[in-house]
This record gives sequence, structure tokens and C-alpha cells, in this order.
Amino acid sequence: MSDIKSTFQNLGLFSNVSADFLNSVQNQAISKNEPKGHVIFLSGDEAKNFYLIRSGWVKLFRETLDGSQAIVDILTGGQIFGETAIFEDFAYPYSAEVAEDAEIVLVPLSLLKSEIENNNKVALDMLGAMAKYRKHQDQELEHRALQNAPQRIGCFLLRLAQSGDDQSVIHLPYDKMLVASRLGMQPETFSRALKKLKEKTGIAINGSTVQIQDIDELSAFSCSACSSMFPCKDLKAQKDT
Amino acid sequence: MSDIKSTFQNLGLFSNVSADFLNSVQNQAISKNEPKGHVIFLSGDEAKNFYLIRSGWVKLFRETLDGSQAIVDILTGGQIFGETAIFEDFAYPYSAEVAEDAEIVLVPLSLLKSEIENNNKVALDMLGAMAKYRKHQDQELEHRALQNAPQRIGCFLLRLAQSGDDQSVIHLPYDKMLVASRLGMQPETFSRALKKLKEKTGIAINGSTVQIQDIDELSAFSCSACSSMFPCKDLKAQKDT
DNA sequence: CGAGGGTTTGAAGTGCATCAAATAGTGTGG
DNA sequence: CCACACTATTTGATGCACTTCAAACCCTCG
Repeated sequence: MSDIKSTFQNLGLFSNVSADFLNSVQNQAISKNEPKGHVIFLSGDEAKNFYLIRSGWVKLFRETLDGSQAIVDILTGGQIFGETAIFEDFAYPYSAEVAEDAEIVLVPLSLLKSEIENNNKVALDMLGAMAKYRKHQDQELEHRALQNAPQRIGCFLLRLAQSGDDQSVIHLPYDKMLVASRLGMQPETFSRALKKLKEKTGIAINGSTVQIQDIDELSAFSCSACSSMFPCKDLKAQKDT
Repeated sequence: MSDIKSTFQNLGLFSNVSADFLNSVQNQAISKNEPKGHVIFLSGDEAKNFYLIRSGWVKLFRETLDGSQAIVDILTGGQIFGETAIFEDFAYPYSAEVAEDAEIVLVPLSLLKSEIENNNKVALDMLGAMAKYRKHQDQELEHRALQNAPQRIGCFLLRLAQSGDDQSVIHLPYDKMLVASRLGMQPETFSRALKKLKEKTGIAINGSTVQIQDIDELSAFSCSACSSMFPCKDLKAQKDT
């Protein structure tokens, strides 16, 4: 399980890559354990690698001149990042930092680039992934525009619930501060909004553990402000490939 | 100029398509003139075609159950939409409506799909376009998060200025109401924010015409809240292919 | 000219941010 | 194992930006 090749083979996105590609990855990729806070690269850096997360969490973000930052995305095991630099003259379009101790694999972008160029199936898989991401972002924009803070938290919890084993008990995967920025709000607002969500939907909160009492009540509260096509409740069907 | 084939040939995105594809498009595509307000398709509809805009403006949006809508994008001549349905089981992920009288070309999605599958260069061009769009959306999210209403308007004006001939005189391409929703604000807020922008940066407003007196002042005001890598001023270099 | 939207202006309300301070949690060295 | 330091989280008080509701104005087009 711990060899890089098999890690790649198990990902849908790489299911059609050539044996050559896998062997090159096996030889050239490097797996690293990085602690929380480690900066992987900065926006604008020359891009030599793309990255695959095996475990932990990574935060992608951009910073303004005055120091405030916009979260682009927060990723975890099985997800890749930095690959779009192929289309950006090999400069990363955002910065990346480890949000929770992570094991990440560095892979030369050149390998991916030539594989995409020579293997049409991989290019198509990539296109599919991009389309999925695009939809994900559309949704994110919609959420920011139409949902208020408690609703966004509810939606976030529902998605966590769907990916976990026990549908009703959720463990926040990282800092509440980071959840707040992921959802585009201040930590104080997050704290207050979570309390309000508790009052409205009867969830139980204990530190970083949340228990959903009534999933229908929660989704009714959170998803009423979502577009009719994508109730949060059905997100799983939409998100999985 | 009025034949569909040459319209396609002039688009960067289709510069590598096969002669077969162009001929099929010539035979099977239909060009239509549609008036403002015409609904082209609704979110969830079965997707048979993708669309190319030759002139006018088209609004992409999604609606919530309670009737409020989220603008996905607003497109004009030379841009395509509906093509992502290829990756969505041939159901449109948003609704489309003519925002200003438009000439649009309907092209069977099946043609594009097989061209992408058989012509790797086209798949790569598509990937590039998707990557560009992704970046565009990242930027949009950042703007919504970090810029206030007057700054967002300023940024919008700067982008319009760059695409026009006369850098200093801008004509709003559509309703102020629509500009407002494009920028994620109410029409009233737009009106007031534009007034404030006038006070702060010395632009002159006359109906739907705006004259920029000092472009540096405007970009200093608008772009101070953007990430350091993408000052609005340099957007053109980033956006063009 | 009159009807109908689009646009502006005013007044009031709301949600979130900000500032400040208290409290809880976590890891450290003694 | 405790005390300390440091950070995360909560709570309170206040301010601001944007929304909402309402009304006036303006423009265009039949």
C-alpha cells in the first residue's frame, strides 16, 4: 500500500494512464511527510511538480497586498493540486500550505503533461475532473451568494455526514478557524452561527464533534436557499464520479 | 463571414478541429436570432446541443425554490456555453436566457464529444479553456470575498475598458440591473456604489456611458483588495489566450 | 400621451465584521 | 504532575455595508 505506484492506480483520475507513466512516477515521484503550517509553494512560484495528497489536509489560498487571504480550496487524501500550472506557463496560480499534518507526493509536471498530450483517455479523464471542479465552484459561488452563515455551515456538515461512516456523528476534520475561512466567514461568526444552527435544527455540539439529530430538519434549513437542482441532500450523487 | 464554418474557424478554441468536424458543423448547426428574454434552455433539460454566441449577450443562471437566482456567468460574442453537459450525463447544469438580442448557433453536442474523443489536440485546447475558466472563477470568488461593491464595479469597468477600443470611454453592455446581478449586488446597491465610485475616483457617468478620467486612480482604488498576483490592471494579459 | 419597466433616492432593518476581553484547550519545561 | 505560555474558541458590544421596502423619477416605446 505504501508504494507510490499503487497509490496512483487506485485513483479514478489515473485509471487510464500508461504503464510508462506509472513507472516514471514510481521512479521520480517523492513522498514526504509535512507538518501543519509547512508552506508547499507560493503563488507565482515556478511550477516543477504537481502534488497528490495521501493523508492530511492542504489549504490552497491567495493573499492580497494588505495580508488578508482568500481560500481557494481545502483538500485531503486522494486529491491533487498544482496540476493546473500546466496551463499557466508553469507558475502556480495559488499558494499551498499544510493545514493538518500531511503525507504528500511530489510528481514532476512534465510527466503529467506528456501523458495528457499522448494519451487521449487521460486527457478526457482530466477534462471530466475539470468539469466536476467547475461545477463545484459554481456551487460554491451560489452558496456564498444565497446562503447565510448558519446555512453554509449546515450544508458543510451535511456533506461531511455523507462522506463518513456514521451518517449522524461528524468530526470536524480541521480547526474551526479553518472551517470558518473555508466557508468565507470570521471565526467569531462561525461560533455564533453554529450556535444558531443548534437552536434551529437541534444538532448537538461537543468540541469538534457534531451530532445530527434530524437530517431532514437540517437539510430543510440549509438547502432552502440552494438552487432547486442541487439540494445539499443529493450532493453525493452529484459529486461522486 | 456569415457562414457558420468560418465563424468557428476564427475561434482559438476550435483552431485545431478536423475538417470533418467543420463540415459536420456546417451541415448540422443552426444559427438563430433570439430576442432579449428568450429562454434557451433550463437547468436539468436534456442537452442535445452546445451553443456559440455570434453577437448579443446570454445569461447563465440557476434558481432556488424560492425564486431568487444566482448568476453563473454572462457571455457574449465568441463564447460557447452548454458544452459541459458532455460531462454531466447530457443535462444542462444551469439555465440560459438571452440578455440582449443575440445571434446564437446551435451545434449537436455529439459532434463535439466525438471530436474531443478522437482529436487529442482539441481535447487539450478544451482543457486549456477549462483551466482558464477555473481561474476566472477563482478570481470571481476572491472578488466577492474581498472587494466591496464600489471596488467590484471599478474592477468590472477596468476589464470593459481593456476590451474596448477607446480605453477611457465605456459603454455598459447591458442593463444596470444585470450588471448588478453579475457583480452580486442589488440594483439599488449598484446605483449607490457607482455614485461612491464617482466621488472616489473621478469617473464621469452619463446614463450607460462611463468615462474614466484617471485609470491609475481607478485601479488603485479597485485593485487594492485583490490578491497581489492578479491586479485588475493586468487582467488582460491573464485572460487572453 | 400614457403605460411599463428601469433607475435613483430615502428610510429602516439585518447580518456579518471588528474590536475587546474572557474562557477553554494544548503543549512545554520544570 | 503542575504551572505557564500560547493558541483556539467563545462571548459581548459596537459599527458598517448591504439589503429591503417604499416612493419618486426617468426613459422609451406603442
